[in-house]
Amino acid sequence: MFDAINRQSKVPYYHQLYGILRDKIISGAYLPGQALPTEQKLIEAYEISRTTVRHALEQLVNEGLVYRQSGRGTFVAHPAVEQGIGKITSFTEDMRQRGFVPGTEVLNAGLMQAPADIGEKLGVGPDEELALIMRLRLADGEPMSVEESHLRHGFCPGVLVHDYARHSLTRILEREYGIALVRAKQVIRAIPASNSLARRLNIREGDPLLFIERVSYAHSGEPIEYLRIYHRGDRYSFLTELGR
Amino acid sequence: MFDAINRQSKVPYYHQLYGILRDKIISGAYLPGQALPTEQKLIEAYEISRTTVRHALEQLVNEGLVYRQSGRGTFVAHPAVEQGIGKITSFTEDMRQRGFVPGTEVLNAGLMQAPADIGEKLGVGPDEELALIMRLRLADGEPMSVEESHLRHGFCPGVLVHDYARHSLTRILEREYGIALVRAKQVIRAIPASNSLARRLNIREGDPLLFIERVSYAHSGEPIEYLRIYHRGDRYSFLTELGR
DNA sequence: TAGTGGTCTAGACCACAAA
DNA sequence: TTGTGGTCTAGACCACTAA
Repeated sequence: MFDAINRQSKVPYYHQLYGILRDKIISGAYLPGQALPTEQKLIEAYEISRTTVRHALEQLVNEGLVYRQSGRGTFVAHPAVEQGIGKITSFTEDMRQRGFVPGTEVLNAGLMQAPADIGEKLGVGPDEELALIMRLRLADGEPMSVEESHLRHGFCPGVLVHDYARHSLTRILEREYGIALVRAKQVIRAIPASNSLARRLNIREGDPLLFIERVSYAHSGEPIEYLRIYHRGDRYSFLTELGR
Repeated sequence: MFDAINRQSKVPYYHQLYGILRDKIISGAYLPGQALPTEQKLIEAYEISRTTVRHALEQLVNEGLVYRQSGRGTFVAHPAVEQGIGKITSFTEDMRQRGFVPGTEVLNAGLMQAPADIGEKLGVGPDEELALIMRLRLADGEPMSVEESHLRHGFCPGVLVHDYARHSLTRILEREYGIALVRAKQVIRAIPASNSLARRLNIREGDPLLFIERVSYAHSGEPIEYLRIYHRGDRYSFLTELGR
């Protein structure tokens, strides 16, 4: 049986149990609406304490895989919400998941002083130096979106030397500068394509664009990147989850 | 001092401590980047156990208000992400938060058999009966969006008798049927306005719309509502957060 | 080395749901 | 009445950080 806690592993017991239960739910061993074993049963079956069992179950609740009812039990949630929605995803990953072959062209790259409006969104003064990277994103060779990334250069001096047609900006920030963008806030709008965007995206002026403004934050909550994405409305859609 | 745990209250200790710390962070008593008291200090100050302290801190971490570093301490996150984004909000609340006076006209209401496409999104058979409610939403008296709500009638028989120009659908589902829509998944697109939508929204045909398709789920994960919202692109924007 | 958060245990009392 | 999950305690050992 792999179905036991590995006491030698460095993986915490609660996380092991979480994985075991999650796999059983995903594989269909526990069906939606069905009750999971009670805490007491799990304690006995896996020979771990109640606290540890509850820690594992709590993670499952947070992910929406199960729900608990006081006095009744723990039940498998109906497969409502897919995994991985609402997570920060790179364009490349995103396109692959949608079954497209991703491509990138760098349109522009350089340093600039933060304009007032962007400075405000990043919560920085107008004197701060920003690195601007403009990219055209392709899916199956056809234009999908234009991205304008504004990075606080003080956090990643020299970012511009890399080749962003080939390498992921997110990965470079992590590997070269130890900056993980773990949270982001974004505003989504529908706007008409300007003449210049229409030409770049191979659509007509006035066609609908899905326009996303995103501010991304490091672990500490410090804003690092201000991103503008102009997606072709006829090709792109955005998935989200809501809660509570 | 209100700054202590009320042992008489029915509110759990960990939730009381959570509230105390959250208020101090929001009020600025603890500043971004600053360390919170250590677990040991909190244990002594509030005379509660470490488990309870950790439970409170965990909630703060989940909300992104603080972050913890093993061996270093617990720190106030920079005020990156506002509260309340990504929560399910009624149109009325949403508009009030944006400073508009909300209004509603019912365009249509009736029962129907689920068409194949909607049945698929709700994960139900084509025979299932749906209640359709079409509403025009106004902000400051000017059209903002058209909403088409499809409810599984078996879960809320007789929903259509209520006056949805005056009352919130969400509230009626909760109060009359005990159904809370706690999760939702949505797809957001930018599309051109059709002739009929353009007339209803008082815009021109082809103008960009922010089109949202939302499936909402009850606590158990069962899908209850399929919603289509056509927002005027020039008036509406959608906020989201991303994580990890 | 001292202090921090991360994990884990054993045990207790409670409110709630179902039979 | 019995069993469930929700809360709380006291104590332990560990890995990591910083001085």
